[in-house]
Amino acid sequence: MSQKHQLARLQLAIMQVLWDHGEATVAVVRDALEDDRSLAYTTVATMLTKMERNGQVAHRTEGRVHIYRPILRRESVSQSMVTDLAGRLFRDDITEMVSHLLEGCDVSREELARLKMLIRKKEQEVKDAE
Amino acid sequence: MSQKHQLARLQLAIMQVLWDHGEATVAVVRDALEDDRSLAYTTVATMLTKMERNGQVAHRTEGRVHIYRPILRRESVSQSMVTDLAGRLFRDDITEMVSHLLEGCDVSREELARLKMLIRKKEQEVKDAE
DNA sequence: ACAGCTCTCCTACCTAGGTAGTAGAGTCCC
DNA sequence: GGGACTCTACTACCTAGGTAGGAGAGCTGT
Repeated sequence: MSQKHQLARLQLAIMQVLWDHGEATVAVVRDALEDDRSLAYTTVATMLTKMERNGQVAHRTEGRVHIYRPILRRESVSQSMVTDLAGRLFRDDITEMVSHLLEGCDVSREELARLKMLIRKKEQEVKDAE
Repeated sequence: MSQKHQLARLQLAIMQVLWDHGEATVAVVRDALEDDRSLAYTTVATMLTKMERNGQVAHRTEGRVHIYRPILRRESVSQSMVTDLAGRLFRDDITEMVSHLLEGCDVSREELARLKMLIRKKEQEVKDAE
């Protein structure tokens, strides 16, 4: 099982930047975060240091600059955060979860079409598996 | 919009008990929690006090016992926690989210059937709305 | 009446996340 | 060479969640 990759808000936001960029300096991360939040340079730096201690990111040094890269994979984090929430909130009742998801955001026809496709694929997989 | 009902782990666990029971004393909550976690009586009591301060629960006093009830509605908490995560993790790409969900837990044929039904219903709603 | 149990109240404490200032080293440009 | 910048390192601080102990009030059974 996965189940240990729970990231806090800022941590996740930072990881998203790193995943998108592959690797990034503090400045780049800070800039990428710069929409809603406006954090001090040192705030981002501190957080990255803490995240390195947590084994979530790592860095190499180029000149006197630290270049950070993600250690956790996007897939496994997404995976474990989603299933964790599903478990805690809906006791793993997936339909419930999806239902709330569809209710919350307003979905387009295309979105629904893609979802249908996804489910069909999954059905095929289940059928094949036995 | 909802978007302010983010509950921490223990808080959510406690809310689940209250939602299930309608209302409950500290002892009842503690017992209901008693599967994995084994918390001290006072731990649960303290948490409930804090949650009352947060406006998540309220209590009435019967004799010398506090009987707590949920203030937040299950629906809105589910709603906002799911959509919040969807936003932060998948930038509101619902298909992505569902995909990870299906990947993480293993789903049954029935589950998939229910999901299909759900989506069909949603499609109808979208169609009707215009 | 008193031991024992159950409750609330108050207090304390630890941890992680989040936020940021200050110091000091290195770089760059004129 | 000196001011302006940019970076890391170190330190500090606040908050919320989580965890629990001790005090003291109120029942309860013998």
